[in-house]
Amino acid sequence: MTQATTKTVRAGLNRDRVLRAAIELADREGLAALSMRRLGNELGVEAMSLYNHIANKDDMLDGMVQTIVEDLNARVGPGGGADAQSDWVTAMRTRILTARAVMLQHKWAPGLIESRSSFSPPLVAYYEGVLATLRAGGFSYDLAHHTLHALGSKAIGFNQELFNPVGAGDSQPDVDIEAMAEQFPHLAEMLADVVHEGPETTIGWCDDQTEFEFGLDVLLDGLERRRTGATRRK
Amino acid sequence: MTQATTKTVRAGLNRDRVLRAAIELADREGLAALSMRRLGNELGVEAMSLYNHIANKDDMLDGMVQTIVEDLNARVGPGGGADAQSDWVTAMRTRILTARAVMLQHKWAPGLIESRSSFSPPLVAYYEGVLATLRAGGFSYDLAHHTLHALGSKAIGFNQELFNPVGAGDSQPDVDIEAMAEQFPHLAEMLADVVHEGPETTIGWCDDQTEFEFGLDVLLDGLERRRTGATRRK
DNA sequence: ACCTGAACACCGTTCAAGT
DNA sequence: ACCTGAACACCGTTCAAGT
Repeated sequence: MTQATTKTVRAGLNRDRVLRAAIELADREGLAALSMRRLGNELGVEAMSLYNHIANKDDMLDGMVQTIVEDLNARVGPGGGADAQSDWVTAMRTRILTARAVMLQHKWAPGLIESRSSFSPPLVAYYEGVLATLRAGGFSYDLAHHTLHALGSKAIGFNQELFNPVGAGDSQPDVDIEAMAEQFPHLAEMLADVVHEGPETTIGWCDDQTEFEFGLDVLLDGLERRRTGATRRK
Repeated sequence: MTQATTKTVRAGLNRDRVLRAAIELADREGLAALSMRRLGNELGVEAMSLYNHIANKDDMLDGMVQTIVEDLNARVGPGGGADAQSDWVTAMRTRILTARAVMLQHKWAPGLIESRSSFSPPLVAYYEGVLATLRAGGFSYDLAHHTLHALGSKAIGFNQELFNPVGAGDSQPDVDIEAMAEQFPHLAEMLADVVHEGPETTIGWCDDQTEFEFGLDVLLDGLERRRTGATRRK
């Protein structure tokens, strides 16, 4: 065996390697730090070399999302199995919370998924699984369709929230609760009433696990009621 | 009256004028087209002049959101009035659909609101109104707090959806439904089953009015059931 | 087939200089 | 007090040239 040359250490650059490195860099330093020059540097190569493996930066960002969702699909499977037939709520809940776990590992992914309209095959495959689960649970296509819309980004494990309870340690602990009480009496009273001691496992703002699951369960309950016809709202 | 000089035509540049012009430019050509040089051009001034009225671009983006939400607050009022006391669901529904109408006029706003953590006074004031409405409707602070999380960005009128039904005219009408049926049988069947003829009044993707209201109503129904104790889920 | 270096057309922003 | 012009340190990307 001639074993090639030792310079293979630096070689082997291909699309997948580029995408994995980009994902790792974004995980580590955020999406803003992901420039072509910076990524090239990370891979020991000039920025322009990357263009041999990706079409352009947009293509790279799409590829990053695609890679992550492929990994997610491998974890959740095709959906619509026996578990969904006997209890679609639990099956859906498990699927969505798995997606959420993946998104928590790549906090830049939700923003990226939302900001680009590209609906790649892995993303379609994920939603096919959601739909298969709904159908196994007895949903009509019409109600399943509404459900996909109602779940929105929650179906794939994230929830962009806006309400960021002040004092949650995030660089603004000096909230003037006195002055706030005058202008925003209800918010001030709520903050005094509700103790927020949850861990910092958030996507974006104050979207912690408990709150995510609360919102998800309200939706799932409401959808189940509509499926069984318990809600006859015109 | 000396009436000053006629050069006042171009003068009068101030923070509000800059923000209004930025909003108008973003409405017209999208957020990507909003560069400092471009905006300066629009106002008949060098880009660097803008820095006399705003601290930097981030400050300007914050100001744009702030301006819009101030206008929204003027339209919806403080919340928690007699209407909320007699029927909080309808009061909330009206408030949220008004917010949605504003967001539809400034389609770049949702993305901007989500992407920055700045929680400006007008935004806090809007949520104070949401909370006041919930309290008037008989919510405990604890349930109201969960509700704010559960509503998420829906509370202020938008909903980032991911499911973008192909064939909705949006530059990808050439979907190979044959090939799709093999890989994604449920999605293909649903598309065949559900006719999507809604107007193009969407924020982002396929988030049209009907679907937005469906998801909102599922949530409001579920929340009302929790408020009255109809749902006793541990 | 893959990588490089220089260059282009853009950014946001600083700074010294004008009035 | 407000505006300007040149400059700086970045972008993504093109292109001709190397091996």
